[in-house]
Amino acid sequence: MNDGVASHIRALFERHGLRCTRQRQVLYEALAATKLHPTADELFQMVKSRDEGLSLATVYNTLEAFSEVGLVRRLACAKGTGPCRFDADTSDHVHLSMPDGQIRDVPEDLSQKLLEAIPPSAVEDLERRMGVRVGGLTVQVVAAPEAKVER
Amino acid sequence: MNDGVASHIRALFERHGLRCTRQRQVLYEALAATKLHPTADELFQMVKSRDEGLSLATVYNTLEAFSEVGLVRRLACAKGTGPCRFDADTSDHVHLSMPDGQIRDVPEDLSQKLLEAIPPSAVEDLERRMGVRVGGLTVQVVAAPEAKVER
DNA sequence: TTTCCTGCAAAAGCTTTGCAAGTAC
DNA sequence: GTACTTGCAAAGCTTTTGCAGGAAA
Repeated sequence: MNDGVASHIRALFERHGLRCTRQRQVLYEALAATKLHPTADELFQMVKSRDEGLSLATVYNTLEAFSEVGLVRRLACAKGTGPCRFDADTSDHVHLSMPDGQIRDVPEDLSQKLLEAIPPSAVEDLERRMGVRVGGLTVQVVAAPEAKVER
Repeated sequence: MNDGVASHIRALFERHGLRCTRQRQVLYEALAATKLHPTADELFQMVKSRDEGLSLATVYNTLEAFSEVGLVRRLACAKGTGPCRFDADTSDHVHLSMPDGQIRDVPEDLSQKLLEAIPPSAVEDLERRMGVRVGGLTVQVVAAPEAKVER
């Protein structure tokens, strides 16, 4: 029983070597549909009305499985402490971290402007000199905690 | 009793409105002396031989106090989960996150090359359009988890 | 002397894990 | 049928907190 399903999700999972379970579908759909970069628990709250009996542990396990195959991205919150957040948009884009721990997407054009500015030569230098392969580059803008009055 | 102390630390604390206690001195010195970006617990292990009776809770409280006044920086590890790390170097510089959770500094010249590439106009745009004041911009390079063989 | 800091222990918050039952393939 | 997933509960790890005693200013 798993047939009335948006078949692109099934295909997506298959392509990543993931079995297609009801819980995974619901969770992936919910995560892909929101721009809120929810925490595991927030996502759990969002879907538990739609899937009685779903367990928070499954949410964690599922998000871990998704992250492992690159289907979603784990976002560290800038504060360093607190729960981590998840994003089904795995394309390169810049995040804005709010003082309260929320994360927002920076608009596409600005995001691109920031990412394109990174000189590839510097990244190559870095790989050579530090003896690593660069898997990704994260640019995170941190909003100032002060009230947003003009100073 | 707090007089045989490197007076620059005392002055540093005073300038930031922090009382100068033995524990804070020891912790700040240890953090400033290492390039390892330790977690709270690692720092605790590093100093507890030098300060019997020091409590891990105090390490946390102290690092929190330091962070609040900008004396140290909290680093989120790129994995999203796991303990956070601390850095007494608050100047703008780029970090390299290793797959095992460690964090290394990117050499000064490369770091600068990356940071200088960020167009200030994009940041200003972002402030205007998202209605926030940008408190900081974090560039984090994530090393690929694969073995560092040449491909 | 007033206020803040420390240590301890306990609690809280986030995430992972063991296991038996269930499901996908 | 086999291997993987789920739900539950329990454990694990990281961080915070309450409080009484102690130290800094």
